[in-house]
Amino acid sequence: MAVTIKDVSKDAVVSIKTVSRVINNEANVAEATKKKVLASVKKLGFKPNKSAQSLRSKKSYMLALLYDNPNKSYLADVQSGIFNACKNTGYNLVIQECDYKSNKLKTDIIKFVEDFKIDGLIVTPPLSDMEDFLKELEDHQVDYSIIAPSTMNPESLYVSSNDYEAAYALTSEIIKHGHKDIGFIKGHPKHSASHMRFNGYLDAIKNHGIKRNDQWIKQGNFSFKSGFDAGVDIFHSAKIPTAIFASNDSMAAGIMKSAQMKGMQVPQDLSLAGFDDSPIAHQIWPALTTVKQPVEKMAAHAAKILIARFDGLAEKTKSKEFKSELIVRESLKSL
Amino acid sequence: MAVTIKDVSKDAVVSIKTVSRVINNEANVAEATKKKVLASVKKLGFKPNKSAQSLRSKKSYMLALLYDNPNKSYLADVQSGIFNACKNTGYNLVIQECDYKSNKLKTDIIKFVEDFKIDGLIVTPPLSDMEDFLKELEDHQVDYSIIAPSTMNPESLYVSSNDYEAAYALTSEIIKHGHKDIGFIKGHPKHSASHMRFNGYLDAIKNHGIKRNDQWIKQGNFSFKSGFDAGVDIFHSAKIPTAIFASNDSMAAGIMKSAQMKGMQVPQDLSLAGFDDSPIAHQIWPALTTVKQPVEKMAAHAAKILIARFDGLAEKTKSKEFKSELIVRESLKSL
DNA sequence: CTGTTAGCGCTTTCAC
DNA sequence: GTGAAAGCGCTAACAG
Repeated sequence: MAVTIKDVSKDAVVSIKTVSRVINNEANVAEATKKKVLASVKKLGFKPNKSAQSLRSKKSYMLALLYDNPNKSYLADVQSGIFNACKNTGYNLVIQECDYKSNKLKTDIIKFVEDFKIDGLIVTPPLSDMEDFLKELEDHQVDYSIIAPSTMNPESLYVSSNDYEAAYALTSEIIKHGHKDIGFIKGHPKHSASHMRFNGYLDAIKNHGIKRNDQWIKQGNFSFKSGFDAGVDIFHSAKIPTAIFASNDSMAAGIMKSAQMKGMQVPQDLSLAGFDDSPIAHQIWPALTTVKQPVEKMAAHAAKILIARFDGLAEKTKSKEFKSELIVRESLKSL
Repeated sequence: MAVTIKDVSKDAVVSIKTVSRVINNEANVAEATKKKVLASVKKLGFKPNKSAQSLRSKKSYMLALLYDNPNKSYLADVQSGIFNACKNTGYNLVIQECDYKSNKLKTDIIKFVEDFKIDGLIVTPPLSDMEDFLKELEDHQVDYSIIAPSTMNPESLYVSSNDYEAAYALTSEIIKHGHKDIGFIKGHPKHSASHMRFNGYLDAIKNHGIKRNDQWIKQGNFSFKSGFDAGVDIFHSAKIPTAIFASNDSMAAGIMKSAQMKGMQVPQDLSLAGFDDSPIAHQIWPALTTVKQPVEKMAAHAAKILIARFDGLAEKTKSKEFKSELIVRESLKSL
């Protein structure tokens, strides 16, 4: 049947243990021996048996993605990124849906990790913003890497994006188009990204000498509906802004819908900007001006730094901030 | 450390083999013994070690989802369904992205299954429509269950939906609203669903005495862009239909965009219907009349029939057809 | 119906 | 640098 470590050891005329050393990249193997073994491995097409490795070493070679995020396209991108990073590393991805509001969250996840002997977790917002949850992971010695952390602890493994700068840049762009009356829809309050984006907006208008108008600043939660509701709300104001910046594309689409239902035209009567460059951003008309994050790359990197740590290569792959890209489309018009 | 089968056998005062029998639901264990063992299992909080089970039994307790589908929301729903079905079964889900056009597809998947000792595959369109691929799986004795098969082989494991009937019903609904000039955008030619939906449309108009007009029937591929292009194309015709039925929501959204860019209003100037009830269907304005399939439930069932087969309960959980639901929204207007 | 014995394929321990 | 032996936790094969 399948070729085992024994076959390799026979073929290479070394002990089983030596083969084991080679395939695990351990030190103390003569270069010549290593070459010989590697040749046999290749020749016989040897693949270490995962179950046997797991059984002995108490590792599972499985990473788990933890998420509680309604945005399907974000999830798909994250997954895809991790998936690519895992390729040819021997690690595999398991998906774990969570409920960040559950009071059993912490124990559930610890149980999950222990039951399946998950080697490491990749944590996405809003779970990544829950200090006590992360603390619990540390207390149980669970390795994890964070996508979009609220605080960038140099000790921890994370990938972040420059949400503040991007929001600042996008707001400046809107201002450059001649807008002074710019509304803002905040994202889910539990996501740190929401605050970074809001602060970027606030600082940008301030630095351009524009006073904030709280009538045009609404709380959303990243959902289409919350954007729609915020739009309805804003359009009831005595004075309506000439542009609205929503913290994500779904909410921007919601605003667009509420505007169109009111008989307003985008961008003639209202300019609009979103964030994320989700599929919806260009599947509506007019297409949304937005900010694109390299979500797939970020997720891939989050997996890579975890794997690097497991393989003792932590020095080579480190936490990192990724840059976003401004995408100007038809929903933004000069006044 | 962790409690093992030995601890249970001691606690219950039986042999370890008996414990093994109980946890694997094997026959030939006296009811009383079983109870005793189960009590110990519970008391000690025993969880069989997956790696050891795998090593011995050559099973991995992993199902893999095979997909090559650009629709992220569909993917997320499928995943979520399988995920729920796996809960508390001891099985886990691994995701595997494929390229249905690759000529290495067959060997790649076989290799993947063998390397990871995947117990069973859940196959989605368009992979599920590739006869030779499925044949290859059978030749290699790989168990699989199909979501949306092209042919419903009573021997195979599958979940299907009544696409034909749903398309027929939706077309009839459009006709009921007074439309006679109804365009149709076909889906990806490799997906059997495309043909079922098209046939439903064709039979419905025919049975209502409407002649098909091939100027209004365009080939799409389920993407937003293909819908947009088809729209542009149709709106060049000398006579424009009063309604268009697109084989999915993304394409319907594409048509809406092309209509709006032409200055047409939906539904005043053009009624529109889609299929799938993707998020986009109600994130555009006007919201799309469409057909909702219970994708999550279907995916869950696909996983369940696989697991049932593994656990020797094939009789209890069988292949099944699910019913879709017509959702009438603002994009459809009476003439 | 139940138990004993072997051993899955690998890593760990400890010897050389 | 390298190897021999032990054994991870479980199930298969065979007795009884």
